[in-house]
Amino acid sequence: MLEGGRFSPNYEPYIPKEKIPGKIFGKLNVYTYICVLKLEQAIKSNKFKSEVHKAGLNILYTAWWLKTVTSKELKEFGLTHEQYNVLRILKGKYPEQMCVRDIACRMIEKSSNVPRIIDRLELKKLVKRSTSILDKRETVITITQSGITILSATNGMVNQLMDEVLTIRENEAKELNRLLERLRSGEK
Amino acid sequence: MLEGGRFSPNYEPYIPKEKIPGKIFGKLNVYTYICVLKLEQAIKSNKFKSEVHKAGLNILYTAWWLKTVTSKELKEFGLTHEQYNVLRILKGKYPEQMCVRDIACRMIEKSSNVPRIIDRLELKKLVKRSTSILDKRETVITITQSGITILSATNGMVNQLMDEVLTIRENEAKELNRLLERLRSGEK
DNA sequence: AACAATTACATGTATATACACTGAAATTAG
DNA sequence: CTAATTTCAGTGTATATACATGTAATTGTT
Repeated sequence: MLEGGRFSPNYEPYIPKEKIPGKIFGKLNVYTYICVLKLEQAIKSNKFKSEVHKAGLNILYTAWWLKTVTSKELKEFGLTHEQYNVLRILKGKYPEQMCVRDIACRMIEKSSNVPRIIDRLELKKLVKRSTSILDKRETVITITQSGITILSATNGMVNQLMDEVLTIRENEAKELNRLLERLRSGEK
Repeated sequence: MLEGGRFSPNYEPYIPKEKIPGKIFGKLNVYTYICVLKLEQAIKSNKFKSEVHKAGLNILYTAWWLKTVTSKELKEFGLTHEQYNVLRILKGKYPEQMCVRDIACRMIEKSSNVPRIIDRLELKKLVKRSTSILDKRETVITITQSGITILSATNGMVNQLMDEVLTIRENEAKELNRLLERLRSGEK
């Protein structure tokens, strides 16, 4: 038995750490490592209708990979991806307060249920919620001092992780950004 | 009041359909349309640490956008994104059966709880589950005729939607795929 | 001023995700 | 062979997602 856990959860085949091909960036759990793979290897398929369809799947897979790598590290700080996102948005406007809708508009995943994410942040005393005086329908939220402290530690970790994990040069990244926006542009 | 619903759910600002800038590809609900925006507009931020960090966010946003556009259409067929993914994987091996682990390994989002997705597909009689004779730990799954019927209709829709929504040329898509794999490659 | 339309946020439900843990079966090591 | 190890599928819990609906406040219209 290895370091105090179990094998093969989430139905990943068990591969001893030292035998994993490619670079290991984090771990899903004690035994399943997130490693770098080509799309074909990652989803065990090489039948794509076209390069365009493959790109769609590649984007979905890369996003999943990126989220998994980072959320593993965020857990060390007791935060989920979405809670981190909300804190980051609040910090961006600090010391201003923000209403729920303003936060929602700035989130990467728009349909996140911001009120419930705020519930959990409030429980941990990382944010404070109160009703707006100007418009009583609005709930205004501020990040607390303790929220700022946790966020800055987390930010440092996330930035460092991104630099380590996203192995691409600035000019390549620029081209990637151009292509992603081209893909969403609606212009053939 | 417009076509029989409510305004501004999910905290998106209400924009009348005709005033939405750019191309509309689907709707989140009756009043919130998914439209094409630059990342800066989409998350209302233009402070990125670098093009590399921006690329990370751009990938996450594009994946969310793509999932939202397609899952809206999948709903017409009574399927979720993950249920569709599992059916597609089963069809790929049909008439062979597959065990749960094999399906999980081929999924784009690896940590999806395949047994529970199969539970729901089984309830809808789109798949059949039985214990393997060769290895009694394994559950083997087959897609039913009714599953195949639904899947082929769904596949047609999804392929058409991808061609419409992913506005990028084959050679650009090829470059995009190269950059995404470069980004995950672990090699600076 | 009265009333309808709109907006803000919250809540409820079904499904999905992340991950720890369980029991049974199969495999491997001694 | 027996015992330990490993694997497979499933379950449980907390959180998140997608979306419909509810309540109260505000704005617009007449």
